[in-house]
Amino acid sequence: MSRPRSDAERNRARLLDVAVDLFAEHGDQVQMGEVARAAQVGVGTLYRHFPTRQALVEAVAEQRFSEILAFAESECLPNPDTRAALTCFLTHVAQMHQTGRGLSGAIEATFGSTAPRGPLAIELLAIGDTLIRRGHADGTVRADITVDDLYMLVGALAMISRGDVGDWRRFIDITLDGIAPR
Amino acid sequence: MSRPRSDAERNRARLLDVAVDLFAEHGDQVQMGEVARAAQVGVGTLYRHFPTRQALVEAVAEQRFSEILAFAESECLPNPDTRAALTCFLTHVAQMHQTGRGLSGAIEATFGSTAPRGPLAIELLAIGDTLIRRGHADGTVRADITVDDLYMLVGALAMISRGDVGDWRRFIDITLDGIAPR
DNA sequence: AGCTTAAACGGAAACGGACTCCGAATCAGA
DNA sequence: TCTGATTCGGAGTCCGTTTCCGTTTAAGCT
Repeated sequence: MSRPRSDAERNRARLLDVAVDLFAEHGDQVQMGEVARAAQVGVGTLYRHFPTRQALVEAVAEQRFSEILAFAESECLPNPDTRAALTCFLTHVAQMHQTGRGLSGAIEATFGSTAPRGPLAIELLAIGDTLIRRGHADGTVRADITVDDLYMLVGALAMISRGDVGDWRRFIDITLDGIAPR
Repeated sequence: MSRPRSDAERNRARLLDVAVDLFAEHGDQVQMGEVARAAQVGVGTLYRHFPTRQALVEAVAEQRFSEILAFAESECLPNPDTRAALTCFLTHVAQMHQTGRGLSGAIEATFGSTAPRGPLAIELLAIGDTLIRRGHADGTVRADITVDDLYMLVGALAMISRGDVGDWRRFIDITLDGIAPR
């Protein structure tokens, strides 16, 4: 268990960087070769760091989760109006999907799998939990609604905003009405 | 523009039949070769009838849409309680996705594309429209909700019930609350 | 600094699956 | 029954992912 070689670490970082950009721009139909070329690296190197296409996609998703997390913490949570905070959060998720389709496949992979959730996902859950609890307290959210419900809605929102299946702003409004007390 | 040869017609039907079953059982990762083999036909024949994988998937989806349609007309519409009718409809869609994952890719393809909607899809829209209107009339559905909203929810439901992203029954309840008047 | 070697690199080739092509087989009208 | 247009079949092409292995390089040791 020794430290990885420094060039390896740099290459990994550059690959991820480039992949995030490419996925954001061209959706997740980007080819492995392109990523390698853009990072000025052989395919072999790419595969050393991300043993499979899926792995790369997931790493990109992880990256973007962390962006969502940061945004939610700094921009949404502080808002004292819980409904507004939830809207802020969900809107950000949707926008992040509309630009940069690359995430969506991974969302599916992450939400759809029973795989052990990464630390980032756990933090995300924590934020959701905070929002839901606040909602319980101030009457924005019905008592029987849980974080799991929220993340089910997030998953749905992700799909919708990816595929132009209607207007996701309406989806947000409708579902927030749906979890509000009657 | 002459009638297709009878053997061609038979082959086409058998291919579609087999494809429906295979997709239902193994999800949409079934290979073209498998479908051809299962139908006792060469790949060439398969490609004659369905010029692309996507075309086959869509044809399968069309098939299943028609099942949904039939069920909705005979089992859901007659229910005088509009909310129950909507629940019936949405539940059926979800169940159809849970078993037989094959549909979901196609749902995405159909809902996500701006392609001209087939006649079946139009009929489905009509049913949705009927339900929404009834809801407007009897106070189950808020006045500003449209069929488009309903089908956005159907799309979302499809994704959710495919991927085990939470409990779709709750999703149905939440969204029906969301489109109800305050 | 030079030596050593485990680790990382690169990219040619293997692999896998969708799709094409065209000679062989088959249907249906005269 | 003959004929030729239509359909069939499946070997082959294409293209993207993944593997393999000889070459290169960072970094610890002397």
